[in-house]
Amino acid sequence: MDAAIQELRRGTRLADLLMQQVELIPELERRHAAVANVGEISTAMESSLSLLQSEMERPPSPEVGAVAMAAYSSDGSIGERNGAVASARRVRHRRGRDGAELPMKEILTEAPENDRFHWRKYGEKKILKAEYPRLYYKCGYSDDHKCPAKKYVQQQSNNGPTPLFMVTLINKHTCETLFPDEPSSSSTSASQVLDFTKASLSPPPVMAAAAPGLKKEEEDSMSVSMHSYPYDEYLSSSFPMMSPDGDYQVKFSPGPGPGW
DNA sequence: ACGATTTGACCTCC
DNA sequence: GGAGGTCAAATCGT
Repeated sequence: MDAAIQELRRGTRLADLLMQQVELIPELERRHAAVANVGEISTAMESSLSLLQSEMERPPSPEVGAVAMAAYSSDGSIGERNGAVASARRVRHRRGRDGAELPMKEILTEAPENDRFHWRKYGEKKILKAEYPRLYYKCGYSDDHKCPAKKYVQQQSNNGPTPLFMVTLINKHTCETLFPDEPSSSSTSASQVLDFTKASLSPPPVMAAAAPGLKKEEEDSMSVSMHSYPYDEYLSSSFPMMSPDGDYQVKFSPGPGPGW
């Protein structure tokens, strides 16, 4: 949490700096568009910051309090980041057909969509004791490029204003078919790589209206990472919108990427 | 017409 | 046998 807050503060400072720079753009139209975009970045940073700060002031809840930074390497060791404590819960490793452990990583995030990869949904399953179904995605190039990357997305029950999603990433991408990391000229041209606003990821209407209560995590759930990219080395390689030095870029692709 | 999603059936593991 | 994961035919959206 502390590390995330530090990163957000750094992001806010950088956004201020960027604002000063874009105000020097001579073309009126471009300057207005850029100022508007940077303003939105600042707003997002500040609201995230205040969310996190209010979260830290609250007594830990069973759900959010379990959130910790943890990276699972293939040998089952747990890596820690910035002093965050990885909760020592029972870990059930997923295994392939040959019994070998699969490289995997779990992330708790509010935005499971922005990873610049092309995913294809192949299943959805109601999970025991889970309020929302688990959604199954594989790399959109799993057939073409034999890319083994998969991810499972499960919305967590929560009382907060924004839903949280548990994202489980399995296997690294071998396809390299990323969407290009080019700057978006205006906030209105954005179109998401993967649209998670579809009904399948939103709370069922009745659930959404009923403000779902807190529920204990699944017995065999693993410790998780609160999002705020970057996560760690694993994600630096499988989620390349995050540079290894700690910066991260939110990418809204204005159009189809290479290979489309 | 084609690609993406949905969803019940089937498979595998514990 | 039950739960989670995957398949694949049907359906949907463009």
